[in-house]
Amino acid sequence: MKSSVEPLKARRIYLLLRDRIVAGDLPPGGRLPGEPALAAEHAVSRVTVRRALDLLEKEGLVQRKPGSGTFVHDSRSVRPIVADLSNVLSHLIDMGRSTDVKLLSFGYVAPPEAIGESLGLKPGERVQRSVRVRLIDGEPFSYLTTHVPEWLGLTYSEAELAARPLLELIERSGVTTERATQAINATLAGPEAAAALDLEIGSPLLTLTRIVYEPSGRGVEHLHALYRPDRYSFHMDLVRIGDDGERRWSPAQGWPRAATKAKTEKNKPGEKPTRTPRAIKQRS
Amino acid sequence: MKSSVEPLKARRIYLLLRDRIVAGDLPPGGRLPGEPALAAEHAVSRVTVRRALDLLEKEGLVQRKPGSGTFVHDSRSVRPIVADLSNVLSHLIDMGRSTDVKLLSFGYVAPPEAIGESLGLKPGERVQRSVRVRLIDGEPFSYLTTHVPEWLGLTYSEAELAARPLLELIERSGVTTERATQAINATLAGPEAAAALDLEIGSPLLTLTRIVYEPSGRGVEHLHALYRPDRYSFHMDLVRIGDDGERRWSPAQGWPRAATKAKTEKNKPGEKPTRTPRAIKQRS
DNA sequence: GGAACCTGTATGATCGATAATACAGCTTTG
DNA sequence: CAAAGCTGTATTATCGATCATACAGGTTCC
Repeated sequence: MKSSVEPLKARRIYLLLRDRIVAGDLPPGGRLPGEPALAAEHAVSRVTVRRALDLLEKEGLVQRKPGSGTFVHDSRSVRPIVADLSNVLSHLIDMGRSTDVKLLSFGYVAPPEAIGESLGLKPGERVQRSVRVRLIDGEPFSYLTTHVPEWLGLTYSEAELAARPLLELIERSGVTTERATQAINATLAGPEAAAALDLEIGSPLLTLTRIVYEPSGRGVEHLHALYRPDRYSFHMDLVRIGDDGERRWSPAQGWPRAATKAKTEKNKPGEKPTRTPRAIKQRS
Repeated sequence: MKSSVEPLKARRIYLLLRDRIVAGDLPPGGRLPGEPALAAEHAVSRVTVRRALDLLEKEGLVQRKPGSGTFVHDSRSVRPIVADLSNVLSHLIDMGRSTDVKLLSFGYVAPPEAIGESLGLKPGERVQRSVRVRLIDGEPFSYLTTHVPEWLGLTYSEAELAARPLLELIERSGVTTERATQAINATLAGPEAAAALDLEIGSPLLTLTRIVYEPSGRGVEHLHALYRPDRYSFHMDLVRIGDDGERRWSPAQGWPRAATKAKTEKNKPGEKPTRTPRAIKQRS
């Protein structure tokens, strides 16, 4: 029975400070305790505190001013993209027109058992596997691994996949996409995803696994998406439906919210927070 | 400009193997390469590989058989709880009746600026802050931090909060909950959350931030929830509505899925995957 | 201007993680 | 049964992370 495996004290302090910052415990724009104070508080050396602050700075959560102090970055300049949940896919189609896509890998392989099973494939069937990275303003924010049955994948080319959203290509082939199931979860970045998303290994990631079915029940797309949480998150508005005994929340449909750009203003508390009425749906 | 800060080789290998396992690359029940082979493959010592495997084993992803090998854990015994998104809150109310809750902290404090603002409070107003942990089968799976305006919090006691779901208490007070907004994201476990959820610091967590409003627009509850991704995840079914130009996905409502217990069976590929028709809604 | 604070940087000592190696005990295979 | 492969365990050496300390230079405040 060995003692604890303490994975880096610097990381520990980094996480602790990060929590306090995102929780609003340390107000934006405020100065956080000096390095010597932090070192004493957490019983570590100043060098270690420094490395924790380095991580925070690299993440843009904190700004250092030599001689003055370290401050919580005021304008959260890198506001995450907001995906309305009731409408993720079409949202992605829109984004396919305003973001860049890098195709990292493309080929036909035998699928892992779990994926072949979820697509309802017979044992021998192969799939087209592709790995793509989506960039917004030149910065990567999602890492997409898709598996598509071979017969469907052959209806478009590698170049087309790099240029147009996959769902669009699938529909172009005549397949009707009728139903999908998806699951949202969290993981840590593995080596490939970390490299592609410009992150440290072990960074947190949002995951979305979606399987799209055509009306017959056949699976036509298996998507595994990894999102940088600082650049992407899922938002939704809920309204109450049913009453009393059967109370339940339901996503407010047809009400896609804008990216909540307000609130960057100082917006003195005491006034009701600004509410963004409607998103501007921009179509080309 | 310093060289790379490599946080633990063992962790790196752990993540790499974990990825391959959950991706189905290494099939469940299969044996993974021997420790010497892994050590050679990743150019590290066997001791390091061992520590990576220790992590996988502690997480239940892998099972070691001395003299034989290390195997991908077959039955994913600890199947995560599935929350249907269209219905999270009432789902939680139901769970409040079948799970344990531990109240870790309770008190009235001045809210962090961001939270006071989101609830629409005046500068001086205080809030009730509580931290709870939810357990299922004695195992913790969620870490909830809630902030409620003082006037509302005073309508129930600390003991009541530990026993009943917060939303129920809020409604009992006569407040009507009409609308809510929520965001889903991912982070790493900080020290407190890690301890409460029985995790290592730096483990990945699913986050849900929800603000509940009464009809007047006043915020009545600010919830920040952290979920263990191995024990909790969000699932939803989507259907296509609208056609062609305005294609969009919408959550399939009134169709709460069961916890998808099937698929534990071997379920030979080639047959259509079993689809669970309806959840059994159990009410007391 | 000067005192008190801060961040930036460097040093050598110390401790933990990793490497290299060896061996014990078990399982599988022939 | 014997050979080959595996996990479990131990030992010593090396390397990197952390510590304790010191000093340089900027900022803030009096």
